[in-house]
Amino acid sequence: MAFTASSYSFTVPVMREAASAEPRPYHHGDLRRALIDAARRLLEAEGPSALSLRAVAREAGVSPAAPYHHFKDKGELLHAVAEQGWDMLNNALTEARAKALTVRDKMSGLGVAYVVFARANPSLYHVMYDGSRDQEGLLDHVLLKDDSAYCQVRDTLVEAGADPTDLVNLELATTAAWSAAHGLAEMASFKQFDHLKIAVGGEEAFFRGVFEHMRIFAQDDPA
Amino acid sequence: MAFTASSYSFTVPVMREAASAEPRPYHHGDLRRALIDAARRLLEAEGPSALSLRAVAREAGVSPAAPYHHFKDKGELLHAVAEQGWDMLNNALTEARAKALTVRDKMSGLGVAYVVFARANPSLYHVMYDGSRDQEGLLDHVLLKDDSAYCQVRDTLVEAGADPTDLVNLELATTAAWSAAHGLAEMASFKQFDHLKIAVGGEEAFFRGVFEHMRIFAQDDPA
DNA sequence: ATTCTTATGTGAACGATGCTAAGATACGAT
DNA sequence: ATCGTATCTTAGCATCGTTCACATAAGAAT
Repeated sequence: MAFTASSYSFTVPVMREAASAEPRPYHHGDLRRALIDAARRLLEAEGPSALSLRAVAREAGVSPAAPYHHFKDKGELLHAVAEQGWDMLNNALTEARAKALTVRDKMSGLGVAYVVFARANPSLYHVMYDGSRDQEGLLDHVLLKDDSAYCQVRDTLVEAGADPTDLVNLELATTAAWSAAHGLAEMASFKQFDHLKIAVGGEEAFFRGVFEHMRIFAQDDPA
Repeated sequence: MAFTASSYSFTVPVMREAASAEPRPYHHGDLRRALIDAARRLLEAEGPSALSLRAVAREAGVSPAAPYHHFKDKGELLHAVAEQGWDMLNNALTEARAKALTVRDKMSGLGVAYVVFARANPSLYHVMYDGSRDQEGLLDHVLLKDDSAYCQVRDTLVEAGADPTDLVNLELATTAAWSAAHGLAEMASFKQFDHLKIAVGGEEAFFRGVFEHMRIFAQDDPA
């Protein structure tokens, strides 16, 4: 059963660990949350390869076996981290949709926001799509939520003129947009694109330029 | 300096390992090749997570330290495996291009071939894009070869009507197509798409349906 | 042919990892 | 105040990547 990611502690004694000298009480108070935070910190600082369960426990100032009282697995910890990542991504996409000026901007704005998020949080993004985990459950959850990345892309497509009654085509188009964004997000860091980025005037312009070659992202004609 | 991947042994005593009972001579003859083969075998049988250097050595019937006389690293072994994967992919794309009937088919045929390859060799594909390695060198090599995936996509775009003099747009379009194919390749295994695949009549139809929503893949009007 | 050099194998070992089991500690309900 | 239970620790296992010292064979030089 385990906790849901939204069962955040309400009013627990907040204690930022990160190697504080003050002696921690035997019982932590909110180790689960502290472990996720420590993992995020490590991920940002050292990258995904440094994200060992023992290192996370160390960072949280706790013994190597302690995490197992809060997560069945290392995978379950990563799962929780990934869930936070998806929440952040969903928020970023929501913001981007709100900011779109013209109808034509909506889709490409969404796409750019997606890739920008991935580039800003590369390690987190990596964990979100990490295939070594189960993923089934996570993606189910991610796809079903109302503000999920998938749903936002789909809804934006409709706003941009796609036929909402043609469900099959709508899902195909959503998948197309998602695929393109994910693919670009994974390849955007290749240094082979550096000269292109410069040629078009920056990274975001590069993303936009790529998306312009796809009908879904430059939807003048709803089809 | 190490060997280049193309320095394949010419006429070395061929011995397929795979746990043959016959006593191997102290010196193997072509361990490098045997290790890569063993890795491929393990990858196919057990998946990427089972691909430990020790397991590969075990599969090749050799001590855990032996590989280090042929590869600096575990990463260098994976690199060699990935290189084979890229060669296979490039060949698959070459075939697909040859098989295209109409000009319109060329790009979507290439895209479908790409994703079909990834789906047919999921573990290998995973190693090819594995971000835990250096990648820089590999991708450089992959992008520069004449029949590389990237070049084939670019050339096919030109065949399909893209303007070969507008280099920036050509590279952007190539990146777009590659992103879309890679993105779809990574997500094609999500079981959330199962119903869609059925609805459109199979997996390849699903891929084609997705690509149809991108201008580059359905290039009637060269732009 | 014998010797020397070098390439290629083995075995043992180190530190790190994921994970489990058994015991210590403290919280909370009774 | 006591007891059950949740939480944390210590110790330990198997595996992993990697290195080191040493063994063995293949080839070149004598």
